Amino acid sequence: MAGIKDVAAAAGVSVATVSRALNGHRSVSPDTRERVLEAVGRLGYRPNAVARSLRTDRTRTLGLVIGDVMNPYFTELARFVEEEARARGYSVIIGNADERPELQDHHIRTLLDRRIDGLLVSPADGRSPFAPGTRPPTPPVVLVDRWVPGLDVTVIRAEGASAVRDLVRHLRALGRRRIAVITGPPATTTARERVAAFREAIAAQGLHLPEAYVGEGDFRADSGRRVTEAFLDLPEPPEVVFATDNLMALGALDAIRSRGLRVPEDIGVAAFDDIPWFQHTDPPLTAVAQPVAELARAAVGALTDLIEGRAARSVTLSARLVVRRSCGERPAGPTPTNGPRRSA
Amino acid sequence: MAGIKDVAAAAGVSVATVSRALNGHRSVSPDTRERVLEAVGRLGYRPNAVARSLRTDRTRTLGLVIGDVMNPYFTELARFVEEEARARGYSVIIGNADERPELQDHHIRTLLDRRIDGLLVSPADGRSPFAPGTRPPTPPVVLVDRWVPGLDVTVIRAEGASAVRDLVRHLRALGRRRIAVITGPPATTTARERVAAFREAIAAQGLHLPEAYVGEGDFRADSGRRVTEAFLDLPEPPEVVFATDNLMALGALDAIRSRGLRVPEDIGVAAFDDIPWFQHTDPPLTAVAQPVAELARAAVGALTDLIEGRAARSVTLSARLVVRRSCGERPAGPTPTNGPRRSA
DNA sequence: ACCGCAGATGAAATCGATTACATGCGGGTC
DNA sequence: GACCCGCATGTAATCGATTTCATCTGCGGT
Repeated sequence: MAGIKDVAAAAGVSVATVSRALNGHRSVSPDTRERVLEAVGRLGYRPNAVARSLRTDRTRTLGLVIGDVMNPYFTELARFVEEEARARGYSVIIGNADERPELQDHHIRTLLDRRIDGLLVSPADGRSPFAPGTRPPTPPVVLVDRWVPGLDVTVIRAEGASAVRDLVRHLRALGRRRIAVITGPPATTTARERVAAFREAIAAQGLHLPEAYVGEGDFRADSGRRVTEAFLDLPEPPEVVFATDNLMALGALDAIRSRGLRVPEDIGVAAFDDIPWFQHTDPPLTAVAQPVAELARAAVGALTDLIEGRAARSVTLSARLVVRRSCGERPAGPTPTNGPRRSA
Repeated sequence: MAGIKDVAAAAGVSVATVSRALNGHRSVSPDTRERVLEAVGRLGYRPNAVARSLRTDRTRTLGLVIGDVMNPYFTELARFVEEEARARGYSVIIGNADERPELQDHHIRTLLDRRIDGLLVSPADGRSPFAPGTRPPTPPVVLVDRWVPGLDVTVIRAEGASAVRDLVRHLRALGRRRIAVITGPPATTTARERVAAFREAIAAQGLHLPEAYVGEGDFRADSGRRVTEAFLDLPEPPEVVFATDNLMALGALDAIRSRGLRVPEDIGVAAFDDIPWFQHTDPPLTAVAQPVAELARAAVGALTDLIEGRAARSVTLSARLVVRRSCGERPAGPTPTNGPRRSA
């Protein structure tokens, strides 16, 4: 493979000049630059990013560690993160934690070893993702979506409380009062927040939430099914199941169907995290939608700010309720609470 | 950040010895090794992968370039590829081509610049993914799923022809004779193959395929909707729509529902590429399933073989038909053609 | 007592780029 | 005409590891 030396030889200049010509330095005569570029083209030379990184101590690479690639929410997040990073001249290496803390640690360690310039994490559990032994996480870190309580780093997330309030109000308006919730692993902030928001909203509507209506899942479809089955076995089953994650909502849907019940006639379903698929389920699912693209953009923006020495503040965007048909038909007339609303 | 020199100083040995101790060389006295390891632990030293790669000319990294991350088939493929690679001590960098050839080229270039040890590609179009200027693709390359006709590289894929035959036979057994197909971009081998297999299967069953029953999509949901709408507008609409990709199947489902038609009573739907979501749609979708995990394993296996100097042969696994309910109820009695079948 | 060999270690070259410093040269200023 | 400045370029140090080659030590064989 042709190296910078070959180019230098071919162009009859020194390696320093080649480097300067390629990095757009002033003080390289147009004539020389021309010759260098010609040689580069002729040899098909491409600079070795490894060598360059060693010298400059910058990899122009961001690490992104997410809870689960197979979760469409994260897939979408990853996609937008890469897009925004690319626009800013960075590559992204994705680490899939598969919701396993030790795998998350593995990826973070690997990414740090590769000297990525910055790290974006959506922590799988409540522990600091910087295991002991990982000294001051050298590169800047930004947390997305999920965060870690005592950890003082920039966090980019969406608040869902008001959308959850909207959801409960919407359900109430449809005449549904017995609402059950499937929570995520209590170790994640998102799970705790969503349940808290839900409890509050229930109380605000003057409704009651028996403990039997709170079931713990793990952000996977199977757990949604399991928990929903328990709900259906209750002497007084709920009228709506609210899953705090999209995969668990799917599981809920399965459990309900396998009992021969109909959605929304017999029981309603709602989910946190809206994903393209929800338009295609039958019935289309009512969900709380996070502004994923904006989250991704804000996160990459904050991270690159930190990398390039600027300050970065935490940002909280707002989620919104997307009403579809899985909780029952909307009563006639305009419903002021669920039009598309811009996030902050 | 602590470097190997600091460790050497702390342990009272030379950098060479530290390196040897860490890389498990023989001829390092147990005593010295001990001291080195202690110093490493105390300083929290982690070797700089960039420097190491520069010297050894190996990054222990694989590149994976796929058509579209948001397509669950590829997401799953990526997930298994990473898993298998990790088991073999490699990391994976994913490049999302978004079905755009120029973006694919961008990713391949970037990956080569980073001196990945090997490249896994599922080419977005029929062109060689090695644009002019990219001289002999230095690292070994393996194509997965999709391939490029004149290009002589190892290909790991699944043949769907027999499963498509099974599908058509199945449809026929359910009494459906007018079957339409939504194809992918003709530039991809997979699209061409699938249609060819379908035409053959139709002929083998003595059925007829009018050209109006062949619509071209682009592997995205929207195109599925558009093409299906055209089918439904036909004076004699098809009894079944076969989408040669999962996303387009979703689009088809939407188009059908928005006309108020029922699946499978009014019209059946089948898809190529089975994904977990298809169990949760209503009705669950009948699909041709590729052995994704096996494909991923075989691909990574072949690639690491090449990287480590061994030979690698192309492999063709076989897809199988998964019958669900989207094309009509199975007639009573055992249907021999659709039990779970192992791939080759 | 001497030779040779193996084991343990260190000094220094090396990978391919960037960049601080040095050099040479031409032109403007007084 | 001497001086200085800045442009264009080259020489060589540098980044942090691995690895070749050299050195040293001790021990067994004769």
